[in-house]
Amino acid sequence: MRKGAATRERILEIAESAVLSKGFGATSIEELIAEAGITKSGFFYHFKDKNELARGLLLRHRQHSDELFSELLGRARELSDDPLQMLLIWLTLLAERMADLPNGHPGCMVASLSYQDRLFDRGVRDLVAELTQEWLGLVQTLVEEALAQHPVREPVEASQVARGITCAIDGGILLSKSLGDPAVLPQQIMMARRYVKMVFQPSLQRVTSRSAPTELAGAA
Amino acid sequence: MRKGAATRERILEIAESAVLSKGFGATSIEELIAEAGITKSGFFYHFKDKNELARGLLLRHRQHSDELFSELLGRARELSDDPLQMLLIWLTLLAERMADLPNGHPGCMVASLSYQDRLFDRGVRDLVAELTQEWLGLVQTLVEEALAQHPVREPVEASQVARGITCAIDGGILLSKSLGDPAVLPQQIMMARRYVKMVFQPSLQRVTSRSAPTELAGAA
DNA sequence: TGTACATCAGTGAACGCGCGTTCACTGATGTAC
DNA sequence: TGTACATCAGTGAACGCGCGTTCACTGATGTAC
Repeated sequence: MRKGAATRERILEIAESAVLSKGFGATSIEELIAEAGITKSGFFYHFKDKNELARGLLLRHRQHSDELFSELLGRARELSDDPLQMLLIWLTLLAERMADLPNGHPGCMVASLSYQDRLFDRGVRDLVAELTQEWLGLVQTLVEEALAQHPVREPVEASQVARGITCAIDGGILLSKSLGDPAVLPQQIMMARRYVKMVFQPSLQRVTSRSAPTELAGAA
Repeated sequence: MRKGAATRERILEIAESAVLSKGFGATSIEELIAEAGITKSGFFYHFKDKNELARGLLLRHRQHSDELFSELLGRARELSDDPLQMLLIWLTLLAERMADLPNGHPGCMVASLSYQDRLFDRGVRDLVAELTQEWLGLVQTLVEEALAQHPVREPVEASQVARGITCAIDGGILLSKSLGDPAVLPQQIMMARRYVKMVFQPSLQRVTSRSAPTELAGAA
């Protein structure tokens, strides 16, 4: 890595945590360079203006979330080759990873910038929509593969399920933040997992007779 | 209403839409008074500093969301006296209301300020947590009453279900914003409704024989 | 291996503007007697 | 009903500071021949 790239990365890292805790508009270039130990012109060498910083933050977010998605999916693939199990394991691994964050989840850059979109030019707003679509696409693929091989209790669209999972994650981050309780996010991811499980549980377990279901009772 | 109260309310209304689209830090007192048609000192007559504005925005949000909650719950109560049906109807009415907003949902003040909490003093941060708890409490009560009268397919905690519904709403607002598609929010509320329905659907419908379920097939 | 040039990764100083906040003041309305 | 006083709902001017951005410059490293 060139020296400049390292500095740029350091600026982005500092900016990320500042933006997620104060908002983009309240994050000044001045404070970033103070923490990074460079001058203001040094900042403008890397980003031609503040909009460019937002773009950088989003691209960095894309890279990191893609990496996390793939890493966890890789692990899930090792543990099962059934697509439904993969999806369920992926959700569990994600919940565990979120539970392991020392100070709780710092926040989602796309969510933060979504709530401040009047600050940005067209390019950044389009990028926000694009990253959201990309993420939904990744999750949707998992859901579609599960749907292709398993019956469902009533018809669902993969895109809706993918959005539901995403809402659970982003909503969970938000609730964790507003309650000041990092445990909420992993709990909500596990709730989404229960939802997915239910969607794929055709209602045939319980029979009206009282004989069979002893072994099922514990499986709840 | 005293004259001052009307001005104060106007400031809050202008501030609300500015904060939800640009963030609190990027919303200047200068722009608020320009739109409200008063001087800067006029603003400081109503709010001793910017933190006080945040507090005002949160209290206004509490009032409005309480009113919406109660209004829809009142309607739901007219339509059914079964607590589970009330919850389901309430969710449907909420989805319809959200679908009727002309420009989509403008955003949730608690969510917005949660993502900028380093900007505020202790009082505002505590208020954010308090409002969140209050909202969760309202929803949780509905869920508890349904749980008290209906069997569930597997044990759930009312607080978790309430959080799940809340995540669907706040996550739906977020997704609507980032995708620029107002339809996502009502869809996600209806997804939450399906989830609730499933939770309360003990798995006894389908029988192994092929005779009965003709009328159930259409009910999906 | 030496030299010329180009690019990289910044520095330092200056800019004008708008920011949140304070202060002393003021006209209109309300209240007590 | 008149008068004195208090409160309400602001105005106007000034403050110092920090903001994002520009510009001309510079030392270190890389590349061509």
